[in-house]
Amino acid sequence: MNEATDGTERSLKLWVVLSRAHAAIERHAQADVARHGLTLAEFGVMEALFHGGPMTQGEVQRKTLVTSGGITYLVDRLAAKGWVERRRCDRDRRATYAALTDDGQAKMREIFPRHAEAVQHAVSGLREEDQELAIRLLRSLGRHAAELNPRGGA
Amino acid sequence: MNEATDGTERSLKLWVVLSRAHAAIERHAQADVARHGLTLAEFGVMEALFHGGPMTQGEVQRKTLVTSGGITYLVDRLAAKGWVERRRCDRDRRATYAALTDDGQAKMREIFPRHAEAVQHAVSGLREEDQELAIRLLRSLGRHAAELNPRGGA
DNA sequence: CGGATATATCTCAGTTCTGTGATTTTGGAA
DNA sequence: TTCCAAAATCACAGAACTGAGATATATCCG
Repeated sequence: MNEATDGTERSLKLWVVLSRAHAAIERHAQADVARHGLTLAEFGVMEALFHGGPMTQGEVQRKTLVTSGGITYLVDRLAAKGWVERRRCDRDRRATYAALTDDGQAKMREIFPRHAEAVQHAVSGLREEDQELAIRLLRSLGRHAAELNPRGGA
Repeated sequence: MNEATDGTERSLKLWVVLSRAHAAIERHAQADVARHGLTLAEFGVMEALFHGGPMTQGEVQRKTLVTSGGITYLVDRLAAKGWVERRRCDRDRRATYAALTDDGQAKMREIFPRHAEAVQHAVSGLREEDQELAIRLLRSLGRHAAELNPRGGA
């Protein structure tokens, strides 16, 4: 077993444990938002607008990593539920703002704290310091992979 | 900003960077298997059979974290491509084995090394020691989250 | 101005699964 | 044996997007 093989195996192992950790935590997050009739992608849009205020759909797309067709679909669905609305953008008439309605704001104020608790519970397998460490490592890992990726940015 | 809030924010941050790192690396892995006309889920089934030998579809399901309906779909597709076949299971006649065909074996021997390289490249943002560290942290994180999860195991 | 190119969104067919429920078989209890 | 819960798979409907192309603006360059 030479060094290159070891490096390959370590890389594959890292990819596997990353996938499994992601899947396990995603199930918790998903189960939480499902109680309110939301998918994780829908919640992601709501959360972006909740914390970032009204923004163009393109900006929502960059924050949520969904395709343009997906944003149209998600905003349509959330608009049908009365939680998000489109507003025209006078500055650039190609663009459309998405914004939370009053109902959407109220809904997020209601469900966000519980969602945060669910996530906190899901990641409680690591102590505080290890969480900080994991954040630094994952940030590095993600940034580097995104830069290597033509679609990912940079 | 009290301690509980800090803990919540750290948890959410961890979930965000985990999601982004996962998505960024997944794109690399996906781009690689797509060159051979495979989805990541299909590749996951092939890989399980490549490294684990013939096994029941239920065992494949446990390894790949796909639903039972998904396994049927994936094995159907791979069988249509001639890379996987179903075999009857005499020990338990409710079950069906899935196994790589000779073509499937050859295909995996051809594409697996390159796939491993692609993953290695994607995770090269971390040095060896940090990869080892990340593996330990993510294993802990994933295991704990899976145990908390009614669907996840334990 | 006119044309070329880039950007923001939408449309829509198609892909990839998920989730529920039916079917078949097993193994144990009555 | 006969019944019954549990287990493995399959069938089917449909959810949740993706990706390519269409449309409407915007911007830049002669």
